[in-house]
Amino acid sequence: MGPSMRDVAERAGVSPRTVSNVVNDAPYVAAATRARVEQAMRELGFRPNAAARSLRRGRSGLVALVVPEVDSPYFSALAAELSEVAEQRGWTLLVEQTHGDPQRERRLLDGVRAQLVDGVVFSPWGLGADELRDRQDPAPLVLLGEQGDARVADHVVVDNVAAAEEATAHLVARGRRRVAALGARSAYGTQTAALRLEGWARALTAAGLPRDPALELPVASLHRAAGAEAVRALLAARTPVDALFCSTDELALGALRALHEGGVRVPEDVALVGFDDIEDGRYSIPTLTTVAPDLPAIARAAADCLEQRLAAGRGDGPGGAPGSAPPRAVVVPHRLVIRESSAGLRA
Amino acid sequence: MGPSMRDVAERAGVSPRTVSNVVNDAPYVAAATRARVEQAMRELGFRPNAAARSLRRGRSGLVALVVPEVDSPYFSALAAELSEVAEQRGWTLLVEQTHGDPQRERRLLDGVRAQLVDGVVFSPWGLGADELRDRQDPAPLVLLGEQGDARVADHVVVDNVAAAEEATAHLVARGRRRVAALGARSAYGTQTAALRLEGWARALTAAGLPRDPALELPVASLHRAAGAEAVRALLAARTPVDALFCSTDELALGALRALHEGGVRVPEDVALVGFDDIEDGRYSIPTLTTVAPDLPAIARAAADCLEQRLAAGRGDGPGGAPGSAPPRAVVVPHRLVIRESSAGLRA
DNA sequence: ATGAAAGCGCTAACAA
DNA sequence: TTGTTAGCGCTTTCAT
Repeated sequence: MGPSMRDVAERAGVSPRTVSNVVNDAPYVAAATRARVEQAMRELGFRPNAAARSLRRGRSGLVALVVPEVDSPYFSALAAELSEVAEQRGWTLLVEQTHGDPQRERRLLDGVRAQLVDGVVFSPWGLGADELRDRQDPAPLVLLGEQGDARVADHVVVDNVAAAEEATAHLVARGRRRVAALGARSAYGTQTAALRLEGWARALTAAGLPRDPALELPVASLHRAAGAEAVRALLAARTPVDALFCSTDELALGALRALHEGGVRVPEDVALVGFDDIEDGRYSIPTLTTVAPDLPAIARAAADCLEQRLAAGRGDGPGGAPGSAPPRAVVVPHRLVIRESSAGLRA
Repeated sequence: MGPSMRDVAERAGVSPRTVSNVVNDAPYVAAATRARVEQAMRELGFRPNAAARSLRRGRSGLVALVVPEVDSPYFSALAAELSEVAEQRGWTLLVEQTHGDPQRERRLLDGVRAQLVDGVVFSPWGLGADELRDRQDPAPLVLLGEQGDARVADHVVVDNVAAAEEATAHLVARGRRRVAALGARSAYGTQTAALRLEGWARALTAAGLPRDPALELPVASLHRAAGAEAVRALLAARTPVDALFCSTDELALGALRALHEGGVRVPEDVALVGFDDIEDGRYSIPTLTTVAPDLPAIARAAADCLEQRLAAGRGDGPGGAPGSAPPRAVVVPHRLVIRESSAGLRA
């Protein structure tokens, strides 16, 4: 099992206590002693045992990110961001994927590995507010995305309604009159899809345009394939459309492909906007107009929430653990990035 | 800190030993006793403490995946695969990114969080075979990608030379004569870039084509931006070229964009093949011909290697820990997926 | 089928 | 400035 502190202590002729002090570079260690201990550690190849440390300290330094899919461009970008933030704060990140499966979500929520992680950042798809509320695990939880009005836990969001409205308004301002909403309804995404649809509807209303149900295109998933399929159906139905508001960039890229195959030009015949600002959309042909959430801000906000809860739980701050501060909602900024897919003749 | 087994034991009127038996569903537990214990656990909201368990068992159930970037399409797809495999085997996956930074790689290699993980799957960019060899951590290591002939640890690879040769030969078979190699040299990637370049060179030689240094295009990174930049330079230099072998799909997608901007048609004027078979390449316009490594097989092979080492270390298998089995090299299959970017007039 | 008790490696209160 | 010691929660050998 490798050398322990006691082994090091013996070799250096000191007590375990001193070794511990050296390892955690506490004050009050004589330079000579420290040198001897470090020497002994090197000779023995000593590595502190994380399990023992966690057990003793009651904290592991582990934080879990639970997302539907780690290989979607959006979530992997999020994971990368959070990974950086975690690194900066001395945390180690553990990533789990749920595929939006409620059962899996429930299991992970109730202790990724029970009592292993100090906190959880969770992006739910399958679970609603009620189920989120009565989880067992005491570790602080930060939710990504809305959960209706119910404040179950701290959560970090972008203003989906406003963002979708902006994006749609942009299309209307470019002279488009038949703006379909792709991803209006989906099997997953809980609130998010609905909120983006609402933003779309508001923009139409504001522009005095009718809300045609034929323009609300449901999707089976949020992947490119689903976007392509929905657009193929749209083309087959010959529904007249001159713009597409897509609730994710992945859907938009699938749509782009299907439009291309259908001989429809983008943006000349149909303009396109997406949501998420994934890397791909910056290189697609044409490049994708999109809503860019401030990802670093999301990661930072999530980490801040956790950090506060951890500090409170520790009893450092006022309040203490039980009956602690009410759930916070952090709204993170976004911006509309205009690219080729919505460049029109009219300014 | 939450209820412990002792608390549960007291409430159920049994000893901690019995609670432990119930939790680990050992045999020899009377149905009635089990029911009482489970009842008590539910009432108290008992969750076994992972740290204590790891300490006692000397095993945490944690496995780390260390990659350069978690948000690159290739590595995130890999992470998703490995995450599934880990789940199946009852492991929890921990993901770390290094950005190819040698210092960070070294640190992670020497115990992601010392003695925390049972095994490490590592995709090195910055570190060479020598540095990999003398790491401190005793946890089993599986390397992804070649490390020259030096067998430092188990490793899982695709046959990069053969794959690159196939891909290039395909271009030649389509009648292309001036096939450039994009990503021939890069700051990162250790062996991999060199091996793919060698495959490219072999195909040219086999076809009796000259190897023109002007056709070896170095890149600053493996991102789309670098691919685009390299191609812009190529176009500016007016180097005649009728095909591009790109050592990754991301580079190919960047190249596609730059060619498009330069008014060069793909595949009519310039044919393109990539490497990795990332999702984007299946929807790009045109879709991307590419080498598809068998990702599930890679994840499985990596997990198998770890599992064997873990079993050996435990003393289950013959051999025991020290002087254990020599490093294994697993070669995983790949295939060339032909799509629009290399569809030519000639079959 | 269950209990008693030791100990995994570390930290921290108390002593010196 | 350093030593002594108890104990974090769990598993497991030895008894019964």
